[in-house]
Amino acid sequence: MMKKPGLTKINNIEKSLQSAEEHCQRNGSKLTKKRRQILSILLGADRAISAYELIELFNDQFEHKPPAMSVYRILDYLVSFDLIHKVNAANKFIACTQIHNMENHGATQLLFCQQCQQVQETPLNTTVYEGLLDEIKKSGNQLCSQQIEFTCICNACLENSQSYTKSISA
Amino acid sequence: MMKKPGLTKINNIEKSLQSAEEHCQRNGSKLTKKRRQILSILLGADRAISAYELIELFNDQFEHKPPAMSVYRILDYLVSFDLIHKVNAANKFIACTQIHNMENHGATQLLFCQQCQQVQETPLNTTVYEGLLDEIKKSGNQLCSQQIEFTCICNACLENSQSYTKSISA
DNA sequence: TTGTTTTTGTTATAGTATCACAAATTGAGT
DNA sequence: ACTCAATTTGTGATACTATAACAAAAACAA
Repeated sequence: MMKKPGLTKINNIEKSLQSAEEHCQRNGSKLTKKRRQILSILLGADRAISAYELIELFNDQFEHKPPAMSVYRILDYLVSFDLIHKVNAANKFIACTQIHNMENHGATQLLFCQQCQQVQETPLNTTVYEGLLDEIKKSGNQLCSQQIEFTCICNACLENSQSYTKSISA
Repeated sequence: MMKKPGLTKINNIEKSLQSAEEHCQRNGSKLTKKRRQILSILLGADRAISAYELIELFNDQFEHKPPAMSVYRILDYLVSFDLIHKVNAANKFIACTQIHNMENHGATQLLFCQQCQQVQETPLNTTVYEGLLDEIKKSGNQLCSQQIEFTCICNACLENSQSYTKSISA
């Protein structure tokens, strides 16, 4: 029999936080309470979240509004440890999906749906990635980020907009 | 004998504006005076420029400060016609380098140096691009933008920072 | 305990972007 | 040229994103 989805999710978040904690320790740093709280909100979100949305969600969950400055600092911290990613196309943030496996966290692609704001993070195909790296090197540059961002529209939104288009053209 | 570089540059900008104008016409639109002025500033810049920097540069060149709203509208317009690109990692804008050849303007890579803000726009290797498209499609998404942005550090900056590192570690 | 480092808070402010509505300009048809 | 409609630009207010500078608190080691 299946567990309740809600509880499963909470358990998964707990596990992720555990992994994150270990990742920080391995790198001579630590996941403080605040950092952990921020990360847990992002882990629970099903789409990209802005810093100020995060403040509101923090207030909902922990009954206290952290100052923007602190939130941005913590976001910077989490980004620098690759525990979260910034979606530049939207100035929003998502939790890393590879959080259980940070040691061999290779390059990933962030497929950002500009309509529903959902982000799909999947490992980047090795061949493609090497081809990219090669091209970038040839152009006299060195890649800094392990996350390549793509502005997309997801199939779900695509279908919705198509049916919408149909309905208005009818 | 070489022409003065400055004049050559101005001539190139004029040609680019001409091409842009034709591109707009072909697409049933037009490059108004304001749009042309904004585009010419971006064509003359050697790095990515923010909307508000653009206002200042506009004032320098045309002795009048356009309102932010107008600038953003015009930037949106130029982006939608692919005449300029937005560098999401920096919230800045650059003129398209393929402006003379918009009809077969394929996918390009924007190599953004996070240190000096310069952006190198080069055509994306076809094989790599198709590989990418394939992966994106497999993940159930459709790519929206023809510009793939990479946060990099250019060789020039890399050397500078290395010599700097050497000097402080000495 | 004391001093040091790291983290978080506070206040103010800088920088990026858009809304809603008004005015001006352009262009087609008469 | 005149009128209407569509497009473009202007205006003022305001929302959203992000950081600077300095203070307080917490963590930690000597």
